[in-house]
Order: sequence, then C-alpha cells, then structure tokens
Amino acid sequence: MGRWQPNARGRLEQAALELYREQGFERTTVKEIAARAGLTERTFFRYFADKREVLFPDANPLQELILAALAEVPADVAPIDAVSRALQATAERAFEGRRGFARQRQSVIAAHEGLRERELVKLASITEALAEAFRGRGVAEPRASLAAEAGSAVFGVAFRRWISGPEDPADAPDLAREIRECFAELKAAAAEGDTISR
Amino acid sequence: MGRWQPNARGRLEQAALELYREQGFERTTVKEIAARAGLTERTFFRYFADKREVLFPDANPLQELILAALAEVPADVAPIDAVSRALQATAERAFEGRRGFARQRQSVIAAHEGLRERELVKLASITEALAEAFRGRGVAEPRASLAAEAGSAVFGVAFRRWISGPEDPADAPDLAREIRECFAELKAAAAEGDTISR
DNA sequence: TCTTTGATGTCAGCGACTGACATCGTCTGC
DNA sequence: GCAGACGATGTCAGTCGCTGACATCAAAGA
Repeated sequence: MGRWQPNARGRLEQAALELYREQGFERTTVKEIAARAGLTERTFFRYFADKREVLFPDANPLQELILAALAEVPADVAPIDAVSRALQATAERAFEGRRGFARQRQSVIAAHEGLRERELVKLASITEALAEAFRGRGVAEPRASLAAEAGSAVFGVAFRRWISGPEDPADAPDLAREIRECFAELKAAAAEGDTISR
Repeated sequence: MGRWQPNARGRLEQAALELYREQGFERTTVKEIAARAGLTERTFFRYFADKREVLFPDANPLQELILAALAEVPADVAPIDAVSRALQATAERAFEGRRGFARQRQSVIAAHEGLRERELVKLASITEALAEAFRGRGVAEPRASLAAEAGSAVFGVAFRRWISGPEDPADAPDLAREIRECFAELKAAAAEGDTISR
C-alpha cells in the first residue's frame, strides 16, 4: 500500500459535495473539506484551482463526449441536426441513470451565484469547442458559431426541463427526448417567423 | 457644496477601468482603485459587491432597454422576430457610436477569466428576463425559453463580430445589421435540417 | 544502499471581503 | 437657531481564499 490513502482527488470531490449540501457553499471552508478528506488545505489547491472548481471535473469530460459524438455524425448532415444527434447520443451515454446525482449537484450549484457563474463558463467552453468543430467540418462563420450556440441553448433548456421534472425516477423525463423535442421546437419557432427576418 | 466630492460611484468605475487597462485586473488591488478615486477600500465595497462588479453597471441597463424594446413590438409578431426587432432597436439605441468604448471594455474583460464569467452571468440574466417576458406574452414553454436563448445567442455572436471587425470606425460593421444577418443565418441553418429533426 | 521522485505537509503572507463602530457635515423638527 | 437624527465615509480587526517556498518521507529505481 502506498504512503497515502488512494484517490485524494475523489475524496476531496466527495467531501466538498457533502459539505456544500450539508451547510451550503459559502459556509464551508476549504480547510473543512480538506479535513474531511484527511488532507490539508494546501493539497486541496493542488488539485483544484479554486473552491468552485471541485464541482466541475477538469478536462471537461462532457465536452470530450460531445465532440466524440459529433465526430460520429456524417459530415453531410446539416450542422443543426449534427449537433442535435451528438447531444442526444451524449445524453444517453453520460446522463442515463444519473438523474439523482445530477439533481443533487444542480441544487448545490443553483444555491450559489458563484457556482452558476462557473457552470456558464463550462457551457461556454463547450459552445466554443462545438463552433471550432464545425469550422473544422467546413462550416463557414457565422453559421458555425450559431449552430454551436443553438446546440448549447437547447442543451441548457432541455437539461433544466429534465432536472426539474417529477422527482420520482419512474416518471422522470428522458434527457435525449427533451433534447430532440427542444430542437424540434426551436426549428418550429425559427420557421414561424418572417422569412425576411426583419 | 457637500461634505464629499460628488459621484463617488462614477469615480470608482472610472478609476477601476483605467487601472485594469493600465496594469491588468489581477495586478490591481481594490485599495489602489479606491485611492485613485480619493476613497477607501471599504467604501468601494459599499458600492460594488466585488472587484469585478465595478465593470458591470448594476440594475443592468442593457436588460431594461431590451425589455422596453420588446414591449414595443406588437404581440402578434412571432417570438423569434420579436426578439430580433428588440435587439436591433437596442443596438441602435445603446451601442451606436460607442464601439470604441465597447472595444476597450471588452479587451479588459477578455483578458481575465473571472470577468468573462461575470459577463456570462449578465447575459444569462438577460436571457431569463426575455424568457419571462415571452411567458408574459402568452408564449408557452419551452418555446419562450428557446426564443430567449436564441436571441441571446445571436446577440452574443453578432456582438463579437461587431467588436472584432476592422478597427477603423469608418469600416466598422453595424451592430444592428450584424444582428439581423445572424438571425437570418440562424433561421436558414434551422430550416436546412431535417424537419423530422432526429 | 543511495538517490531520486512525487505527493503531501508546514508556514508565512497577500489581498478580497465583512462586521462593528466612529466621525462629522447636513438636514429636520421645533 | 439649535438638538438630534441621518447618511456617506473612515477606521480597525478579523476571516477566508489562495500562493510561493521549503520540508518531509515512503516508494521506486539505479
């Protein structure tokens, strides 16, 4: 066995989520988190850039999943449909069966403005990565950026609907379906307007 | 004359912008800002919740302008066109002739992640206000949220294009026109996809 | 066995932010 | 016109987030 308990990062993440839930984000000090994980404050900051980042796994695995899913979509599919498919696939791969955890985490984030800020940055990072992927696929600006933004917007709305549905897992909505329906709704809303688009 | 110099808030805002530009956000302390404004650090925090907020005028006047412009659009206009018109009107009212200032401010914000975070929160606040306004107009969910998100997305893309155009004011793009074109592009992108929207 | 390595601890310090209380012109009621 | 309330600001002490520099020490290799 090593000199230290294994999985320091995971212990810190878990301790932080627990404490944020128990007593709120602001009323939790980094020292407390570290103590619960059997480590020191200094070590916390070696793993996480700041007190908020502990709730947002680094390297943004969600972003990687989305880009990987997008890469699987044939290049001749229109950007808006490509991103729709990529997000639906990601929903099934990354969120299926994790609604309870997502709800917990989201309630912590919603309770503190600073955490919501960080969440928006992560989403913006995904948006930019999507735009870059579209450019790589030969989609010109501003369509690449707009398709990416549309995807992120739909994902955000669908995610909120998924999270805020009935608590009982049996009645819970399906994230992939929410995404599909929100894309359809967005298309309908866009088509409803004037084609001249004043 | 009063006991103190007038417009403490304005002096703090100006001092902060100057210092952030001169030496960067991180290398500027609140104490410095306050000193340049002829005040103390404590007073700074009576006007602004934190060091970033000084760059974002409170009560979000941009949000008020957008909502007011939206209220002027007839209720029978489709949401996507209503938000398009509202944003174009706001662009003319709030940004016409201010591209130089907007560029300066944006370069400060872009230089620091924390400031970008705050900017995203302000934009998200506008998005939510727009969604609420649509609900008030009788637009059902999720269309209300999606139209609001689409509007914010277009505004963000158009604003970036406007800001990053040629430096020379004579060749500068027009924000309202960028918005109009981005809405048209978004509609085209949405229409390009399958109607089944897999 | 000696050296190196890497995760962690220790310590000192800065700067953001807050609560409590003091100061002192100005305004208001009388 | 004066006492007292008021309100913007100052002063001070303290907590906490976060960082740099250096120490420690088991484990892994040479």
